[in-house]
Amino acid sequence: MTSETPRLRADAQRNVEGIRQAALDVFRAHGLNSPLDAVARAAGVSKGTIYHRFGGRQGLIDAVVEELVAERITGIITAVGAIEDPVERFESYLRQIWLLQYDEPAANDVLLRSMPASGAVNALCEHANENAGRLLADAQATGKVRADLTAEDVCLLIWERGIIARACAEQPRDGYSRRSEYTLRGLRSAS
Amino acid sequence: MTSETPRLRADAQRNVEGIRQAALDVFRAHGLNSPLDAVARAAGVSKGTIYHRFGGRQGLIDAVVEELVAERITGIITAVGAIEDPVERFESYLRQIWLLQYDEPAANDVLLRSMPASGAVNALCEHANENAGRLLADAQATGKVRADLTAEDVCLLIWERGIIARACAEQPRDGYSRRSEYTLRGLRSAS
DNA sequence: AGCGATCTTGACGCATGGTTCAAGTTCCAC
DNA sequence: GTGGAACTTGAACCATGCGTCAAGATCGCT
Repeated sequence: MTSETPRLRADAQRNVEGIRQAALDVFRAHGLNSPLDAVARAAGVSKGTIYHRFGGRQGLIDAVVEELVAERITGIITAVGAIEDPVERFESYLRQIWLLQYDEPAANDVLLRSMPASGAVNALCEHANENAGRLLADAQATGKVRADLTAEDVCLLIWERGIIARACAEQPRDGYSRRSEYTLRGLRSAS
Repeated sequence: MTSETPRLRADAQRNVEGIRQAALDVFRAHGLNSPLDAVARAAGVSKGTIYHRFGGRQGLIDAVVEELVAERITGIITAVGAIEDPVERFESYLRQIWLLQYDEPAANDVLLRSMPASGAVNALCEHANENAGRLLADAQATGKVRADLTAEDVCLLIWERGIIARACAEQPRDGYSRRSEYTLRGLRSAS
């Protein structure tokens, strides 16, 4: 496990970096399914180079997903952790995840697992899901959130909102979150 | 306005009928965006014939949408009209429309207006939407349904569920309706 | 039966986007 | 500086699906 890297030539090194940056930009704007042509153009190289260096979309995603998305998700998890009221914490988490899905197509793609799954992507999802499970349990313990809601339901509700967010491109943001709020209300206990 | 039909040759007549039937089958199974090739193959003719006879997807849809979908939607409207309780009536309407969207891709496509809109399709949608508006108003009059819900919200909730239904192909039906139920709950007044 | 009008065919051109690879270019160690 | 390994290119191939049209097949009137 020592020096495993055969060391890239200087120009190749430069290209790898350029492609990574371009991928960050393009994926950020249009999601992880953007044409690789677009990434190549943005990086000033040709498609073939991406295949050489990253082995295709899959490898390229692996190379940027962390920097692209991880922070956004862990940021939400952290921020929400500071909220005292468990119900508020749970609902705030969903609200923020749902908005993230609207605002960042790439994060959405990750949460939807809509591309050939990679280790990095899966790890992120697992992490988010575990967290959601905990938040749910705490919220349910107060009796204010429906007891029949399962952790799987929560995942699928996130999945559903992601699907909608993806189709929402021309739909206004506040309509989207207005309707998210209705769904959220539906998760409360019938009092 | 007398005899407007220049009368088709017998073989053409036969083909028109065959294509209509094939379109009904294929659209029923895979939605209104099925490749026209598939319809042609099912009808035992070539693509070109569809273009000749119907002018393309648009015309073909116009020719079958009524038989394909109208009855399903008006059926729901009628069935639901017999329910006394306005809240029950409203909720039952949404439930049934949402299930229709899951069960029939073609009906879903119509409700989503996801293809080049035609007169027939639009008329159907308008009709459904007007009905939904009335049901909503009645339900709200009881005070049991959120007063801040608008007719437009209802349309968009139908749109959202349609988008989900479309992506749901491999998702189980009862999970879909389970989550529909959550959304429905969210439309009740906070009591 | 024959002829012209009607009808159908299927190959073509378009566009999108993934994936590959022979040929050409650039780097760098010597 | 130069030779050869490392690197890049871009055109070629794939597949999907729409829409068109010249050429050939069929119908049905006379």
